[in-house]
Amino acid sequence: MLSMELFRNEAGKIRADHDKRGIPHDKIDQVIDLDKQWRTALKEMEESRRERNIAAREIADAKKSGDKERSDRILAQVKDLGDRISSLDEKADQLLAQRDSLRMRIPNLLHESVPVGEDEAGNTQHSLHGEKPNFDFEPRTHNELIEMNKWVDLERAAKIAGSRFFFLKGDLARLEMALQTYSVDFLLARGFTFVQPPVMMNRQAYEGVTDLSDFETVMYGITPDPLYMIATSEHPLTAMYMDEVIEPSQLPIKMVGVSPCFRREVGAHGLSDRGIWRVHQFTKIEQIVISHPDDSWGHHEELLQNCVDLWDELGLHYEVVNICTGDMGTVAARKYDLEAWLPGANAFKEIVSCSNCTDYQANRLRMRYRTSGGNAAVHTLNSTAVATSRALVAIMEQNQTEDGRVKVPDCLVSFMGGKTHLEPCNW
RNA sequence: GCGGAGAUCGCAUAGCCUGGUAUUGCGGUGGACUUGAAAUCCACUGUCCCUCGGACACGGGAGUUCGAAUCUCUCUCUCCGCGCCA
Repeated sequence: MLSMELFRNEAGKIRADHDKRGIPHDKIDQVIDLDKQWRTALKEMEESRRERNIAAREIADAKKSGDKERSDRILAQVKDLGDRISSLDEKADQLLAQRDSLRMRIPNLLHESVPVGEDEAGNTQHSLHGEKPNFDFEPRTHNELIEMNKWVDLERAAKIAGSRFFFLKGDLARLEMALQTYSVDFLLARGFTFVQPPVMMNRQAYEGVTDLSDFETVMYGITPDPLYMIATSEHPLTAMYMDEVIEPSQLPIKMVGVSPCFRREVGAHGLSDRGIWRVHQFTKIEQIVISHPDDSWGHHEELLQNCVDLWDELGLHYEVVNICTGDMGTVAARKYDLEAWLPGANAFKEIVSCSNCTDYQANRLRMRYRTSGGNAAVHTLNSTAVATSRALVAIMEQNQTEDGRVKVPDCLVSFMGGKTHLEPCNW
């Protein structure tokens, strides 16, 4: 959510940003208009309250001095004031709620470097890493590999849970665990603190971190309790400091979170989504930084560098992409994606997303830090380290051998009990 | 799940019974004093509208009242005891 100061004093900035994104200005104008109406209504209501307070004080005085006649007289004068106040109050509340529900739907201001483009075709390459693997045989898709090695059981998962769930078996399951441990250790060495979050959140906290439309398309609601399954540990870890004032000496707060992530994936279908690439539940290791506003762009580069170093060490071929205006979404001001090369698909596909959300989430969550001039919003950043299901796909496809086995990345061998290749599961 | 006690400004704390301007300490910021610092002293230190100023804020919501931190109802959370349990 953008701060109200921006709408009042620098609406031109928001309009220019909307132009870049190619969206109309009508919501901006409505917010500004509703704000004016709200302030007028607020003043009117406060004036009535002031009258009431004065009267209440006079009654207290009169009673203290035993002047019953005077207190009765004032009492009669303000008899109907209560009703007037509550109706004015209700009007002001309504205007404020309207203003902010619109304001919640206005996206964050973009960083000036974000490339302009209509959709993902407008994304630009930031850098290219590793070597494209050269096979002297026809490489298999990850779907073929998991089937021939019996590493994933989709049918039985569908039987007991539904489509897009999976059982992970044998050496591939062990590799998944190795990825978790490796990634957490990697980030611990860079000053992050390991945090395991709750995997359900209440509505109020959740509205602070995400696009409102996600409630319809992404998150699972829990019946009968008013909770939502988290779509990523970004959400609980970012909302962790909701409604708090943080001492500046505590910043930056750097966390590495691991959690299962739950996504409804409404509307997703098609051949490319078979297997474990797009699923309802996966595990993700996430980097979170809660930062002083002056430092957030530096931290954004740091998060990207962590990803690059981590994925370089895995020995995979991938590219870093600058997300363009049309592909950005509501919350981030700037976003990098890592896209891994999938020989089976003959394409780069998204494995990591690295965002600076500036003060957008912090404004909604009322997460502030103390300054000499008052309290100001912090900045929040998040980046995937590893989403294990997708990392497994990339490793399987890039590290496959002609006989259909898969070479374990060197940095993971020690987490696999010294095993250098994944063996098939025998049932 | 049952019974009891609680939630007050960044932290701590008084006020609640008996309704009438939110107390004090710590921490923080600015200033005075100082060669500098410590100590001491003064001011400021929740949010909103903002112009002097005003309104709001005592976990959330509702009610009673001219007036609610204070009384009533309700919800949430925390702590203690009991029960259940990986």
